[in-house]
Amino acid sequence: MSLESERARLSPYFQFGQSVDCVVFGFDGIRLQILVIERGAEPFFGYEALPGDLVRMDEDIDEAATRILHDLTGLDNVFLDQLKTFGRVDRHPLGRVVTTAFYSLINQTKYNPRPASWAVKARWKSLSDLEDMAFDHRELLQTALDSLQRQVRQHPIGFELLPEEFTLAQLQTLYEAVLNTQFDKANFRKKILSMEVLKPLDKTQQAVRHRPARLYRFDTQRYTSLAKQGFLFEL
Amino acid sequence: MSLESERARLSPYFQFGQSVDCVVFGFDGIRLQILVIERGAEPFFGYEALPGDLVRMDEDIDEAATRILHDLTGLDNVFLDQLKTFGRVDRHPLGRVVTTAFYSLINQTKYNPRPASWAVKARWKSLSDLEDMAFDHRELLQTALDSLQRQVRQHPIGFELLPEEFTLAQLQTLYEAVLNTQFDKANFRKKILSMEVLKPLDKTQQAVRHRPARLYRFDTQRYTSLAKQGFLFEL
DNA sequence: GCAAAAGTGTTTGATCTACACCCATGA
DNA sequence: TCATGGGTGTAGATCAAACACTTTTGC
Repeated sequence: MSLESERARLSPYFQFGQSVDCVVFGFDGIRLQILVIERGAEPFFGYEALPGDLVRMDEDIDEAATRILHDLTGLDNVFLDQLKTFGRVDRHPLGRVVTTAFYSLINQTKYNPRPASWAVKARWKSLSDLEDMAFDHRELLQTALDSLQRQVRQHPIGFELLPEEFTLAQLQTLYEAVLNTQFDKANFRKKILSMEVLKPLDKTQQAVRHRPARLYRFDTQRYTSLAKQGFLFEL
Repeated sequence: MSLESERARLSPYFQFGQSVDCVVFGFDGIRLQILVIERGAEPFFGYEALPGDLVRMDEDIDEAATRILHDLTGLDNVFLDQLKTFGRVDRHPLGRVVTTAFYSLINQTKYNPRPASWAVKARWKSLSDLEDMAFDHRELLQTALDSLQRQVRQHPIGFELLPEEFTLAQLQTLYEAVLNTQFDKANFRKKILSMEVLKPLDKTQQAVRHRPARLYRFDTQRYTSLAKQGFLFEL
């Protein structure tokens, strides 16, 4: 069978739409948050939704994710990871749309949501404040959360959520929020410091009414070189 | 904007094909293997490929994976997990086809590959014996392998690759093959037995010219109830 | 000095590693 | 009785949890 006859035979299968949705996590210092938009078009007009869009015919899926995240946040070079693809037949009222979910962690202090191309403002929401969401976005979100909880314990991705300079207490609070647990302060510091991937700075917190904490910075170079030697970040 | 006008506006985006490819791992007692087919149609006629097919317009993606795996192997109720979606623009010569890769572990002793609908026999291949593969299937395979190595250490999925009744040495050999390492025999048994998810049988190996080993069976019920209490399978 | 959070040290028990050794079977 | 792999015990090192304690700052 020739290429051309195959193309003809298979053409009825080529009617899928492909979209990308981004679950963007942030951290306000206390609680884990995600970025949502309010939809300005049908279907689900007015509902809260994950930022996402249809992939163009001439665009890689990963590129589309980067483009959409950039359109929305203005940020480049953020950690962006593919999560899972959702393909229920009836998940989109407009036709057969398969969506691939991505997730990303960004530093909230660096980013103020700004009006995006669809003229609806993106905003941060704590997980507990979310109402109904468009499409199956609730499900995507839950999957992202599960994935984040798994990932954050094995990879040094939590740092993406913090300012570049942070205290160990902030780091601990972050981990406690993401994993929904409590850690012993002494043991947490010992563990994280023993990995030697934090660079202690000669700076401390300012304007706190107690002993100011030392600031640290994640040492990307050091981590990369350790990782090459087989070092595994854990917990 | 109405639903109808939105549908019209977006119709040029609905020309994707969606396919599913399955990476099916097996274990011959010594080496890890995967199931491949020889393609009987263009493009890539005659090449080795992962078993896969286009998803029908009225079919969920997960269902499609199950259907395809069933068509090929005759097996139902196998562990089948979504891996990742590959959407490079030029990955398929026939048009824009996005593929979602799944992986599965099956017990080779229970399954003989049989002729499938495309009249080309599926067969087992050791990883090292693979030549060029169709499409980007090499890349899918590598991703599956990485995922298997991660998964097998945290979930009791290795058992899917063994006969229902197996010896601890077989289990150890399997883990060594998958993870490409060596374990200390004494420590491996202690660890695995301390989890109490193996049911020791009153049976031993037959017809071996040394002390016969006890047979074990994975205790699914026990594992499920332990998992509910927060038990984590590890290594 | 007091409150509040930063930061450290020690004890105890669990777990991991390495390695030596015994056991059961077929030939 | 020997070869072969099955199966066990233990000493030492390493790691983790719990908790008490000291330090530094603002007020």
